Amino acid sequence: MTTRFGYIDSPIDPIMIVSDGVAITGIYMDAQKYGPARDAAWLERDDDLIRSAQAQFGAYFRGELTAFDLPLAPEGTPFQLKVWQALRDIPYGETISYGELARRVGKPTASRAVGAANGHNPISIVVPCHRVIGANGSLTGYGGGLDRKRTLLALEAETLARGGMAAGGQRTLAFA
Amino acid sequence: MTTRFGYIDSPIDPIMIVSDGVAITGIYMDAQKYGPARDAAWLERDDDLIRSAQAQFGAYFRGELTAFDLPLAPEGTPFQLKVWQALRDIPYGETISYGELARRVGKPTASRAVGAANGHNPISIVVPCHRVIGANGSLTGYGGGLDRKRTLLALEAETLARGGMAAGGQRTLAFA
DNA sequence: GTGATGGTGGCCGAAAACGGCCAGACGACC
DNA sequence: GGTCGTCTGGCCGTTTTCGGCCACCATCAC
Repeated sequence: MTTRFGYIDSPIDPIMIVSDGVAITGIYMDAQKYGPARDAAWLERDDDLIRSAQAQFGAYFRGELTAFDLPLAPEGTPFQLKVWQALRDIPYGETISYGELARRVGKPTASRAVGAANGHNPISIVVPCHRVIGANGSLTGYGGGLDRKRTLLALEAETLARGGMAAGGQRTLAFA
Repeated sequence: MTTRFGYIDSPIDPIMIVSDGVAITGIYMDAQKYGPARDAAWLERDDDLIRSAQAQFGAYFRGELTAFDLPLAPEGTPFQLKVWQALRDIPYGETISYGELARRVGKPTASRAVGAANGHNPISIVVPCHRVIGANGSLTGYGGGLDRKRTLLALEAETLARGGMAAGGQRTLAFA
């Protein structure tokens, strides 16, 4: 089972998609912290999965898609996997705090550890680590840089607004 | 249950004995690495246990005692406790290597970890961490200083020799 | 040859350092 | 009185660092 990868054009610079043929194992932005440990054996080649991801990302950035449908297979510690799973339950356009996320994984006092796990999320955007912010409303950090975090949140907020607030969740933040 | 302590006169400078009233929890030599974390609540006062230890140590240093009989209650991680237990099975006057000790606790490749645990032994002499030496015969280290390690081993060797080799174990080292 | 020496890489548990945090306390300031 | 900042202490999983080692190989002197 060889590893393959391709790129996505996007408003926030090219994004790399990595697939093991069965599921997406990584999605990395340019110059991302904790980026991929690229192996010489990886092939830059298309793949049904990669093509599907490219199409969905196109729609996402046009504001026409609010929920990805892709098989994912991130690798991490049990704790990290639990955190990343919890991330996937945050609805499009909503934000929660690190502390709230900690509560959702059953470790109410582990907000810092949750922050670290969040930062190591290997599947950007699809696993929406950008929807987690500080308890006081500040963005606090993002592997791909705060600018991109702000951009993504603005895109989601605007899409919701344009679509008539279809999702109806409270929006907890005004993006400056 | 208050903690008490007293001192032993010895050829290797005063030694501190700590008791919790039920068992010995520590025996420390002067200026020992990882020495006791002394608490202000400790009382410098006699104790049946402490008096008994003092008497046994007197006999030990005179070469009249080869096996201590004292209740012990060291505190440590599960791994450390296992190592310290294994130490107590090394007969008077014999020496083994760190690697051999590692094998005896069921972790044949953990010789370094065993060395560390050995070094943190809180009950000097009674738990005979001084009987563990390098695989090549060098003494390698001792919390109380190599000189004292050498002294203790020499004492035990000489006692055995004087007593007609009663214990009969092979002596693996000549002390320079 | 043979033995002594020295560097290297790998071993393993414990302790320390390191974050994409957060609640509470305190001043400074309108 | 609010209400921002900043600071402090405590939180917790992961990563890194650190030894009381040891087998292996290379080198060097005899």
